[in-house]
Amino acid sequence: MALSDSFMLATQELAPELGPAAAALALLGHEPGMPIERLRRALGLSHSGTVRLVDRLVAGGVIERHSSEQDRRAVALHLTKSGEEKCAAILAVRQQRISCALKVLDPHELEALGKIAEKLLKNQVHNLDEAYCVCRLCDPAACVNCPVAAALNESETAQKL
Amino acid sequence: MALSDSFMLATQELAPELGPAAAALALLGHEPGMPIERLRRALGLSHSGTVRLVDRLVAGGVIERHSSEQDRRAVALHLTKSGEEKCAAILAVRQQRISCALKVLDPHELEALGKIAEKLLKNQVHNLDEAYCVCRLCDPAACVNCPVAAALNESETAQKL
DNA sequence: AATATTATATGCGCAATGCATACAAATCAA
DNA sequence: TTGATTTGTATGCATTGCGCATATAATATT
Repeated sequence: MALSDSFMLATQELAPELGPAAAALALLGHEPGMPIERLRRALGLSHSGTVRLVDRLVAGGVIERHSSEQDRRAVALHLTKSGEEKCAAILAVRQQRISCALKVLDPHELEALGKIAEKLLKNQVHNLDEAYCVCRLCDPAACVNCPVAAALNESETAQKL
Repeated sequence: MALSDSFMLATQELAPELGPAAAALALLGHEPGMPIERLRRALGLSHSGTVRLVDRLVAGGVIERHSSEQDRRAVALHLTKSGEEKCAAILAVRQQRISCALKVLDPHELEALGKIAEKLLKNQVHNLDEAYCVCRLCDPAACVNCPVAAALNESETAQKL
């Protein structure tokens, strides 16, 4: 138990968040056209905070505000070319840090950790907001058989949302 | 691998940091008399940022600046009565969240996770600063056979810090 | 004794957040 | 349809927390 505590902290240390910007880019790379409100819930910010974050990212030339097709008050956020490059770089660094940390594990341990992680995740995700929250910095290319998506499908079939 | 990514994120979500204040209290609870500079390195803040944090915590009545015995320029930070209560509450909430997240694991998996965590941690800690960094929110009472301390002892005997 | 390093403190500006408010579009009620 | 409620976005305002540069005192080094 105490060891797991420390492990969780260690994993936190491994992902040096420079604020929510990196997560926003990763999320938009994952799901282009996401509206501000969904981004807000995924990042856990206030509304104005999210709008200002989007302002900064637009000013920085990494994302664009498009008008949404389905909802004319909503904004459809998209990565620009430069934003996609940034996003790829963020995911690459992340991947590199993680594999560096995990390289001390032998294949058997890695397998065990994967199983355990899947179990923990499935138990943790109950709705769409929490799913996006967990997937904030996930690399959709690397995340085969995403357990979050699986957990969501289950709860969808079970209780219709 | 992809699952481990998600797992690390999930663990992050579990520990809702309200900024470095909680970690500061936990660290001071762990090692009373700690000077500002060590706190600074453990929290990864700038110096002024740490001083201001200490100011706020002092103003909030949870810690006190004492004068250090060994070094007359240094400050010895101590928790007040109220600070110790806060610290205990923080560690308790943390403990509760973690055990809640881990309760889906069977004893065998818990054991495996512990082993894996220990291995990862030992590999991650190379010096005293990193050790404090990892132990930021650890509960010293719960952390029996702290792998960080063990890793430090090893490197000390090996290369005399 | 003179210099360099270390620990702390503070003035200053900035960046990021939240609250309250406003407005437009969509949904719901009657 | 009309009117009321909810939802998505935007902005003015204040606050907060941070880092940089600088200053001072104590320790370490030479």
